[in-house]
Amino acid sequence: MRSKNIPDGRKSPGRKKSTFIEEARRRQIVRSAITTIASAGLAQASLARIADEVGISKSVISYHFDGRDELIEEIVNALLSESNRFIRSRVEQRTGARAKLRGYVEASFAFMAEHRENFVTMVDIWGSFGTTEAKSAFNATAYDPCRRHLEAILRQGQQDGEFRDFTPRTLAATIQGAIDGVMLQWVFDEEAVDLAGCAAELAVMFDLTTSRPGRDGR
Amino acid sequence: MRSKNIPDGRKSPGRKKSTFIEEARRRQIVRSAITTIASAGLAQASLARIADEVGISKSVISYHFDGRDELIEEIVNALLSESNRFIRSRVEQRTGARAKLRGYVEASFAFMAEHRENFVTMVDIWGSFGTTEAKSAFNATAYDPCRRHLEAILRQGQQDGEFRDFTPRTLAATIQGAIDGVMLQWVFDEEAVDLAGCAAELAVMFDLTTSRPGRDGR
Amino acid sequence: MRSKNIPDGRKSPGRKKSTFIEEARRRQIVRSAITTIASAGLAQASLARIADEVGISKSVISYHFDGRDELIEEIVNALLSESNRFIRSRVEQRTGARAKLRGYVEASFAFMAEHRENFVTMVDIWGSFGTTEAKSAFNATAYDPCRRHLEAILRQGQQDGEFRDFTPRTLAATIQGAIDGVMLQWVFDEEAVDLAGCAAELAVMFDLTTSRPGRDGR
Amino acid sequence: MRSKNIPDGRKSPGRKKSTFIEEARRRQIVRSAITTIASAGLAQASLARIADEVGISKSVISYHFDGRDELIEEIVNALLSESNRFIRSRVEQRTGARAKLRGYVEASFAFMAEHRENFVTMVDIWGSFGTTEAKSAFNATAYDPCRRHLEAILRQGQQDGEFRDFTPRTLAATIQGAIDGVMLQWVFDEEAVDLAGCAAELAVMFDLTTSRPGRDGR
DNA sequence: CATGAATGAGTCTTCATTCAT
DNA sequence: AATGAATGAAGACTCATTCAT
Repeated sequence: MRSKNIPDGRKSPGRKKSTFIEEARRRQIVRSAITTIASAGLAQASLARIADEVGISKSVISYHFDGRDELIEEIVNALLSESNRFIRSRVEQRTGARAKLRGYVEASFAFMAEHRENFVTMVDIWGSFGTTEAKSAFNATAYDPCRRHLEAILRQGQQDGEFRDFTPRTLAATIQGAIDGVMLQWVFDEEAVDLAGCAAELAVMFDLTTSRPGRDGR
Repeated sequence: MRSKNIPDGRKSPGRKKSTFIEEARRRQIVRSAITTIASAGLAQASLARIADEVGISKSVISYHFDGRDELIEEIVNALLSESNRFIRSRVEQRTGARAKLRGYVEASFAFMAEHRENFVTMVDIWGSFGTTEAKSAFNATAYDPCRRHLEAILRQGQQDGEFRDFTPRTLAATIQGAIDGVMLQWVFDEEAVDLAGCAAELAVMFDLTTSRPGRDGR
Repeated sequence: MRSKNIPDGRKSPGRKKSTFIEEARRRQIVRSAITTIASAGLAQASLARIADEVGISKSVISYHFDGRDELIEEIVNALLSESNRFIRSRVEQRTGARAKLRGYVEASFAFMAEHRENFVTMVDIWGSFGTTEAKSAFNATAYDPCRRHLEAILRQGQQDGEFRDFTPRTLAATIQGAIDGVMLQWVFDEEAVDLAGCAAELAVMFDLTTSRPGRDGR
Repeated sequence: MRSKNIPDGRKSPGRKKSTFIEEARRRQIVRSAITTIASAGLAQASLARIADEVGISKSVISYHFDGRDELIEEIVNALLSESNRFIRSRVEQRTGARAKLRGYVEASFAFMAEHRENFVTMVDIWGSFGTTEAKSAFNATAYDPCRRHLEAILRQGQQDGEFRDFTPRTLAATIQGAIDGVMLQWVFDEEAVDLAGCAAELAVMFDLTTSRPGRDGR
């Protein structure tokens, strides 16, 4: 009857067999849910509504995901990994810390422009982590990898003598913050923010702020 | 949750009698709700829970507010105006665009540090604007005033010859974005972000990027 | 979102204010639920069905009870206390252990005959305690008081020299078991069991088995 | 849960082909289900959970049984026949009504002690018969055979002059009730009931109550 | 002004069952 | 003979809101 026992320790890692069709469905649902959340808001994105958009029955979602929470977790993963993969691949193509940094910024904005939906959804999910624990867990999963990546670039720039002296960790947070902050405004109103213009301003800013003083050559 | 988000202009022009006690109750509820949302998350902040924290009955909220949505609207207003008022007063004390810009940044971070709860709540509410209309309405209310303020400072700096040439509107968005982006990370995890350090980095960045090239004098 | 947190330690003891009307409603719901369970079975007694029988909305039950489980708990309490109160009052009217024991048996069967519904419901709820812990908790609440009562009577009989030597605790369990076992069959099929006849047989049995051997005087 | 409890006589007369492997699977499932129900409770024993324990897919159960109800019916049959077969075989080894009666009691308790799981499950299923019809059908299947058996023993004892005068049918119900009632308490809490002690008390009781008055020889 | 009580819409979830493979 | 996938019905529960007092 009631009783939410059921010990059952199995979690996300290899939650079952992971058939091909299983994974396909999961991806389909995740993708569709992102669209639903982007257009209606997380709060309105009930399982019923999401299922409706996919054109399946509500219970199919429950069948493939352990619950609404796992679905959202999966959405976050998809969103982050998609974006990270893109950025990393772009950065790797550049040589030298300065070029890599510029690549990072450019890739970030390029990806944004092409995947608005992703970010609208992301911002909505951002707020939904109620407890302090959930928030900091999300921070560890979502933000830290980005900051680490940036930090590495910055550190390399210092070692190569390209960059001035600063705390890599702090500047990384600052740079990532600047990118996200612009993105945020753009999520709220696409028209009100000149995305490309902001990107350009940021590129300049980061270039200037990493340059060694005195030496004019950036 | 609900959110039929009726933009609905009714607000300041006295929605009713606006007795003194009436206003006091409203403020009390708003303040308490901010705390509740900050600690439990918007989704968990049901009227029941908020009422509980205030120590009143659920219906009191319904009595004083037109509904949950209006309460949240009021919270947003309170949050924004409190912050804006503080920042504006600090900026006004400075003379010269460069000093004002620096004042803006410093005030922003000073206010953050003293009112963490406000920002945790703000970030949570951010995501809750489901429709595009609600989002852009929020943008117009929340972001535009800040950007306009910054824009004015930047424009003044250009007129005074202190700042280089740039599009004030775009740089304003960029600066505000950078501030908010850092704030966001700090909301997710207080420990993981060196707020003061980031603030300092931003101050440098904005200083450099507004400076006229060639002339080293900032 | 989800998150079944809500610390909230308040339990049954004085779960709120316990207004008069509150208590009345609770009793009304409990009574009605007993009828529903008796006629349809616990598994079929959904909140909807129970609410229907009371003629109220489903949510009224949720309003007055912390959940279906608490309702059932309350039903069990009501069932047990009603029966215990009746039996105790009857037993107290008798003098001497032998008379009291007979009184206990007679009262048990008298109450059964007049409250069939109660016992049909009870038997249904009996099985619903899934875990071993739940079962033994129920045992401690439901059975132990009865056994203790019987035990006291038996012990008194031994002290007074009326009863032979035996282990009071064990005989108490045996006697209570015999009563319940007959009740059980009667619950399954009213027609198939001669309740009064069984009661009489049990009375004789208990009388004989408590008598001191040799001495024919019972 | 479900339980449209269709009395439906289809059963032994080969519901299908009744291959050997077919029957083996059925027995395997029944046995496993008993364990599951005993440990988790009938309500928690969903087909999924039972299938899990067997290590097969849910649909296998649906394939071999006409539905959950038939599975449970089969469990009841298995439980009853196992117990009855054991008791009958023990009783048959004794000669004389008095010895047979004692054998019946002893066998009942011996079987209990060795098959606790069976009885835990049985008690759980007991309550699940919602309607009056289902209850009385169960009574006819489960209890009547036992009572008839006891009744025959008692009647023989009277014919042989071993037993006093009483209504065999009624005393049979009483005796069976006493056994089951003790069992019930023991199901609720193994520790709280001295099974052997109760068995001994019952043996004495039945012996005394069947004895012819006046003549002390039992 | 305030509140306890009630409500109905809506949410997630569970489950037995069916079906194509 | 078995199964993974899908489904729809039903369940408990939550919540903002209304209303009489």
